[in-house]
Order: sequence, then structure tokens, then C-alpha cells
Amino acid sequence: MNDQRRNGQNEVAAGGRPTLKTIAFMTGLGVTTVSRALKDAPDIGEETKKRVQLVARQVGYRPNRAGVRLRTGKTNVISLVLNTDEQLMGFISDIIYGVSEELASSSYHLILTPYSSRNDPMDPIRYVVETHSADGVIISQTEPNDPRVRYLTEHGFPFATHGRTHTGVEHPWHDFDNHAFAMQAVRALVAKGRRRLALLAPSPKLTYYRHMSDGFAEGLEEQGCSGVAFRDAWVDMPVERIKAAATALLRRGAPPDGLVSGSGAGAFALVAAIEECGLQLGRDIDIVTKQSTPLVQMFRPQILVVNEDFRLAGRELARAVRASIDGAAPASLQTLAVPGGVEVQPA
Amino acid sequence: MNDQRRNGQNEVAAGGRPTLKTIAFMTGLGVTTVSRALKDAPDIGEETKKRVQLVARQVGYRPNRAGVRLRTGKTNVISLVLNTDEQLMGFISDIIYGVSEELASSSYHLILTPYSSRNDPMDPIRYVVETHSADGVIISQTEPNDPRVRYLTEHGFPFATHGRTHTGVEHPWHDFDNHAFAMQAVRALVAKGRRRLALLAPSPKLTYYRHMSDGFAEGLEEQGCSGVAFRDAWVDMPVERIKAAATALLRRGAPPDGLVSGSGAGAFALVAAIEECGLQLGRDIDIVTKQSTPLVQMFRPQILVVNEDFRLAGRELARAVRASIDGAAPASLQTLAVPGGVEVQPA
DNA sequence: CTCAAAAACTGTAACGTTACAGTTTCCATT
DNA sequence: AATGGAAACTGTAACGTTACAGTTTTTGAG
Repeated sequence: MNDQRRNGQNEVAAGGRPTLKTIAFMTGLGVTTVSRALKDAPDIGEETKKRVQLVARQVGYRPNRAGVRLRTGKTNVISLVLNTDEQLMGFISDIIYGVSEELASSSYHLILTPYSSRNDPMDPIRYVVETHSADGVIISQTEPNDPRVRYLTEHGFPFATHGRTHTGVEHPWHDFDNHAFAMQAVRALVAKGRRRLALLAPSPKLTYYRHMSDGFAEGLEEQGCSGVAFRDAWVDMPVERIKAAATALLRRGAPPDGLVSGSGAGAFALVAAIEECGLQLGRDIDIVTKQSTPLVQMFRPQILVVNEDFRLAGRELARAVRASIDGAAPASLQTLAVPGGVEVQPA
Repeated sequence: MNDQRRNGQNEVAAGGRPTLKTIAFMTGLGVTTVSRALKDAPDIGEETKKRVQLVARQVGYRPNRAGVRLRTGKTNVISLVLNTDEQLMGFISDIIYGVSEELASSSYHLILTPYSSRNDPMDPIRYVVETHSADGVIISQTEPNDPRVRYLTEHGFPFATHGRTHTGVEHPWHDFDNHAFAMQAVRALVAKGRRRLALLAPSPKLTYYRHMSDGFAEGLEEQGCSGVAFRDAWVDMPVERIKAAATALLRRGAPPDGLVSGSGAGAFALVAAIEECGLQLGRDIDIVTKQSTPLVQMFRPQILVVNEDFRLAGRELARAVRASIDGAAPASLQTLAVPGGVEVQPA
């Protein structure tokens, strides 16, 4: 329309935000120089860098993500893939918060990629990889032979998993030491004089089912006491079903006198079942549970709890994907949170 | 290097995903035509549209978001602004899931923009607006005179709030009818024969504090019974503090015989306090609480509960921002969830 | 004083998309 | 046979950034 656009030197693109061009115009430099000065690249004079950076700060310059992304292919986004069917109490929000915390100081944005169990868990993964909508991905609910891990590895796409796998491929992960947790739980119950123990384990299809079950079995053996099979309930079932199953278990002949719960929500169900059976916590029976919120403990102080810090998990996972994106070796990005809360690098 | 790039007709950009150019080459059409054909624009022949769309599907074409965003300024992102200090049990994840559900069928991605109470709640809002990192924003924890609402309105930036404001500006919101909830709660307690009621309300700085308090007061008046002041605890305090405050309240002279809790977590604290005082739920005292998970109820069936559906809230909020982005009038984007669960348009 | 090379800076092109302003083709009028 | 215009299609430029291949200036060695 007008020849305004002929000069191409618009100070700040009509009402818009400042761009490299704006700063180039203000400093009298070329766009390329400004770009390089801002990222502290070589070939630019010290004084020029200072000057450009000052002006950039003054005008509140922020790189246009779309521009960077289009040119470099880097999205500056990390995707957290979530199963939205999950009814499990808010521990997911703690993971999210942990991831956020870790990403806050970086240039990464966190995007949520949800899926429902009604669909293929591979769908969201394929979507992210195919559309390259993120630079890296965090997945949870890992299974021993997780196809998502294979797919991501094959495609060389950076990721980190919450939980280990037995895929044989070395990949970044963070996990809670459920083996150690279960052993400690058994020891604690035995110390309280309990001899017949049952475990409310995670779903058998998840990797950490094995870890926890094995730890439990090992604990029983170590302490020389017996286990009571409790195979018809898992921690990620609706609490009502867990309660029903636990009630049945407690009313059977030779019921357990000690329970280990693999989740905080599970503990609620167990307590409810115990009390429905007329038993008294701490007198007739004891519970050791993982917990992420202080709710149960406040309510029934007799419960023995082991904290699982999901915020920490979120931070570790974010750190791991980030490092993975930056090219770090997978084997160096594996962390195990031990029940005491100390963070160690596994052998 | 080579003159490969001279022809500019690369079928599928070396190992990359198909672009408009790819389809243009395959169909023998121009890039513009392909672009328009895919979005069903006028000026393109019916048969051509069909053909282009078929090819696009065949090669699995997905528009490059960075390209679209750079050209049009549309991000196809909605940002959910969250306070990550919040310890409130997982209801946040339900909101997130609700938002995800609603966005799943759209082209929008959900990005999380966290902030800590240690910083200015305006920071994340300003960030999103200034960098235009999303097309719209969802905010929660609304205050009567919320500066975020003013700022967003002034900048003409689409948003929706979880909770109303008294800013005087008409804006999209979704809210739970806490006034109705409190009135119903009072009625239910009176029906159980309770006459001295206390309310565990939200933090006084949030808008819904007024709604709930007013509803409570109105209920007391309607039922002609008296209220017991309970002003030293709010639902978003740590449960331990709520429990301590409730214990003190119950041990005072003339304690309440009916409690209304503004949150599910609060109910846990109240139950714990009641039992610590040697009182029995359902005999000596009753509780009505909002709840989002069935945990409390399963545990203490005597508790009277009113469900608050946060997934629904998430869906409504997503729907509202989306409509707001599309230019709908704010006044038409206000929904109130009534305790019964029926969704109505307020007068 | 020349020349080579280092230092500092720059222009062009390209990433994938769409708005805009054409251009071509064909058909119905006159 | 000429003309107008609708229908269908196209090329160019631009969004903001960065890789690359220069270009200019300065410095120092001979």
C-alpha cells in the first residue's frame, strides 16, 4: 500500500516486539552480528557484544521461538507424556511440578502430551517424534519390554523414563528403589513382631512390580518369615476394589498381620479394610506404605511410612532428558532414589 | 556444495518430513494451491482438493508448526498457569486432564507455565503475553480484584479463569457454585440435627472465600441456627495446621457439632481432629465436605460429600479460552457448575 | 612499504508457511 | 469475433532466525 515497507528499517515492527532487526538498526550493526553477539559467539568484538547485549536488555528483546525453531529445528520444548485415565492421587502433579522446577531456569517449555488407555500408548510417542513437537520426551508407567523405549531409541530421539526397563538398551531413567523399599518394609514389620506379611504390589505389567516383589521376597527370606499371597489387587486399581480385596484377605483363614502398600492411596484402602474387619492398627496388624503426601500419616500415626519424593523424580527426569538432548551418554543418566532419600548413581 | 539444491524439487527433504513442497511436487501443483487445497479454501477446484488431500494423507503430511507460527503469529498453544507451591492434593491433575481432554480433538497443545509464590504472580502472565508463547491462557486461584485479569483484558489477550472476580470487567470464567454448596451443606447438617456449625473456608484473599462464606451465612440464617467462628484455618494450609486449629476449636467451650469443609484434604484434617478429641463422627458431630476423590468417603462413610468435578472444570476452561481466541463475547463464556453436577448458564 | 593473515563485521539464502497480487484458461455475452 | 469475467491456479515476498561464504579493516612481519 504505502512505501513505508520499502525502507525495511522499522524501529519496532508496528506494535510488535523487538527483533534482531530492531537491535541491528539501533546499534547500526548487521542482523548477523547482533545474532552472534547475543549468543556470545566468536568473531565478535568484546565491546560490541557488551553494547548489543545492553541494547537488547533495554528493549526487552526475546528471541522469537518460531524463528529459531524454523531455522534450527530446535523446539526448546520437552514433552511429558501422561496417561489421563490415571486416577492415582495427585502424585502426577508433583512430578509435573518437579519437571517445571528444573526447566524453569532453562529455555525449555513443558508441554503435556496426554493419552488414554483406550488408545495405543505408542500414539503420543509417534506423534511427538513424527511432528518433532519436542526435543525430548519423558514417559512413565514403564514396562519391562516397553515398545516406546525401543521406538525412541531406534529413532535416536532423546527421552527419559520414570522407571527402568528390561529392553536391553541403555537409556536414561530415574527410578525409586522399590526393591530396597520392600526389604525395608519387611524388616520394619518384623521388628514390630509381625510374621505373616502380605504385599499390595503394583500392576504386574509394570517394571517395578518385579522390583518390589523381589525385594519383598528377599526380605521375607532374610527375616525368615512367611508371605501371604495377595495377588488379586494392585495399587493402581480403584481404592474401593483394593479395600474389598483386602477385606477378603483379612477374613480368610490365616490372615496376614503385616501389610506392605506400594502406594499412598493403597494404604487408605488397607486402613479402611482393617478397620472394617474390626482390627486395630498397631495392635492387631501393621502397615508400611510409600507415601507422597502426609495425609495418611496424619490420620493414622501408627502407619509406618517411607517417603517417595515425586518432585525429585520430576527434577531428575527433566535433568536427564536435557542432558540426553545435549548428547550425554545414556548410561550416565540413570539415577535411583533410595528410600532414605539419598540420591545415588547405581553401579 | 553440489548443485543438487539447484533444482529445489527434493521429493522429501533429505530424511525429513514431507512439506507443502513435497506435495506440490507430487501433484504437479504450486505450493500455494496445495496450501489452500488442504484448508479447503475457495478458488480451488473440487477435484484438485480431493487429490491434494489424498496425497497429503498418503505421505502423512503434518503442517510444520514453526512455519505456521512464524507466518501467521498463531501458536496453537494454550498455557495453563500454575502455582507450583500448591500442596493441595492432586485436584490440579484433574484440571490438567480435563483441559487435555478438551484440547485433544483440536490442534492446540497444552503448555504449563509454572510460578512460585515467592515471585510475582504477574510474571508468568507477562511472560506469555510479551513473548506471545500461547494464544490463550488459563489461570486459577482468582482473587476478587485480580491484577492478572486486568492486565490480560487490557492487552486483549484471550484467557479464562477458574473462579470469578469482582474486577468489573466481563471475562470468561468457570466456577463451582460454592455459595450453593455452603447452603446445601448447612441444610444437610441441620437435617442431621446439628445446630452449631463451623466452616473451614478457603483463604480470604481468593474470590470464592466470599461465595462460600456468604452461602454459609445465608444457610445459617435460613435454618435459624448459629455459626461458630473458625477463622484461624483455611483449606489451603498444610493439613497439620488445619488439624491443630480444628482440635483447638473442638476443645473450646461451646464447640460446633457440625463442620463444613471447603476441600477434600481439609476433611481429612477435620476427621483426624475429631477422632483425636475422642469424638465420634456421625454420633457426636458431622462433616459435609467437597471432594474430588472418593478417598475420604471410602474411609469414613459417615462423611457427607458433595462432588466437585475438576475434570469438568478443565474441560469448560479449555472450551472457554478456545472460544475466546475465536472471538466469542466474554459474557457468553461464563459457566457455573452447580453442586448437583448440572451445568448451567448463569443469568 | 608490501603483503599475509587475523579480527570484526556483513549479505544472502534458507527453514515452511500464507497473504497478496497476479496470470492463465475457458466460457458466456454481446 | 471481440470482450468481460469467473474459475482455477501460481509466484513472490515476508514472518525471525542462523549457517555460510564472503568482505573490509587492522595488525604485524618481512
